[in-house]
Amino acid sequence: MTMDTGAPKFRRRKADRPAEIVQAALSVFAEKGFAAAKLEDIARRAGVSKGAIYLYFETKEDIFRAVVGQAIAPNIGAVKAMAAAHPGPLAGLLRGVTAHIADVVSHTPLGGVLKMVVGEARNFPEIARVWHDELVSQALGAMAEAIEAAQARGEVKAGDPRTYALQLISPLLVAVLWRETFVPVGARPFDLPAVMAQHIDTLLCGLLTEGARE
Amino acid sequence: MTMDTGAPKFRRRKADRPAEIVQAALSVFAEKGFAAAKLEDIARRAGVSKGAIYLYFETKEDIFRAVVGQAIAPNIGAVKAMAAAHPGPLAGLLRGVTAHIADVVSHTPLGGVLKMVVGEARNFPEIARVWHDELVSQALGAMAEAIEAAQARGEVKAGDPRTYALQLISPLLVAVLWRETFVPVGARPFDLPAVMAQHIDTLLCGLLTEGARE
DNA sequence: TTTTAATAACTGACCAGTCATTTAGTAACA
DNA sequence: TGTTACTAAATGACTGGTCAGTTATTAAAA
Repeated sequence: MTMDTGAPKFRRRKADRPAEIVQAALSVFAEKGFAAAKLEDIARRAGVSKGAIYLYFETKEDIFRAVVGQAIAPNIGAVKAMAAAHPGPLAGLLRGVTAHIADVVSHTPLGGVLKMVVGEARNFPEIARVWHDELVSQALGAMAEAIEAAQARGEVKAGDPRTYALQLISPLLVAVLWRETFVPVGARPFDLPAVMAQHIDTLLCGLLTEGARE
Repeated sequence: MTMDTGAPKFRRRKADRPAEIVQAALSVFAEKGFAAAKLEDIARRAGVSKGAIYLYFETKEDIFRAVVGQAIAPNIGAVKAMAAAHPGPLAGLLRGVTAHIADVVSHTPLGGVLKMVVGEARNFPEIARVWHDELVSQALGAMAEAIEAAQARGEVKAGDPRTYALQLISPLLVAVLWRETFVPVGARPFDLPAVMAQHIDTLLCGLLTEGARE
């Protein structure tokens, strides 16, 4: 009955390691970018030696792919599903979708991953392609379709629906990049829910007062 | 009179070198990111040996700072000046400012630089700070002030003017990042002028048809 | 005892930055 | 005009450090 006073030097937890490593890698990649991220740092944050990483991943690129891929999976189809669930007036759908995205982006590291995808797109074109084909383009397309349907119902003005979808989500994305880029150096942050509430009001009803309409 | 048949191996052009190197560096940095960019590549694109770079710059970071700094200077104050030049109704100012930014972003590498600033902000906080303090925050502030003035005139609805400014420029930024990130892997591009024309119409007059207003 | 998760020391490639050498330009002189 | 002497721009082989990936070894589990 030797009391185990100190933490054991090793602990064998094969099943949990990959997820732990991916999570640690995410934080380091998001902070430094792919090239400047050191495997030693990732290992340290995962509470593991560098060698152990190579029991679960082939290369550094492999880890990067796992990080970016993991951030896609749970979001695929979410916007499509919401569009299907809101057949009624557009306003409800817009509020639902933006609230959902704002929530995801606030409570998960999706913002950091987005920054990585943008920053490393030229070095990893296949990652940019997967993100576009499976996530971004799908979500944008689903929104555009919903808007087009609303146009067919006579609810929404004429105009390019894909552009309307872009207008809708842009402030959200920029606010996230703002948070990642400028807030750490002292910029005033934006409050995501407040921004989106005002944005949707503006989109639906316009910026001008009744009197100032031409 | 010996005819000079081949290109000379060296050419001495001290005055032009720094600008040439900065331009070459911009294209390499924008493509690869700071860490993955090789000085050999920058040198090759500048038509110079690696050693020559060190006649004009101290370190790789120095070149990076020059690249990012160079992209700020000509834009400082532009938005402020436009705001001062448009005392009239807001619509004119919005069109002017967005057209100007769209033009700059289309015909200069500012988009690539923006991507770099976002991607390397954590590694070079002082660069992010300079960009924020001297360019981004100034421009946003100038727009917010103009909008606030319009609110005081009763021209614009109540609401946070800084958020309104964010709403205004976001689609522009996202469209640029879209171009840099997803268009190279096959995404449908956005037409900047068209996007901004529709965006301003939507902001001013709303997305909904008269009948669909609540 | 056998198996395998995990380590830590190690290796080899790569690359920022240096420096001895080469070449172009220039001016003084014949 | 051609020759020589000098300055400075430019080169490219080299170096030292860093880091992705490997391996010999150790310790926990079965």
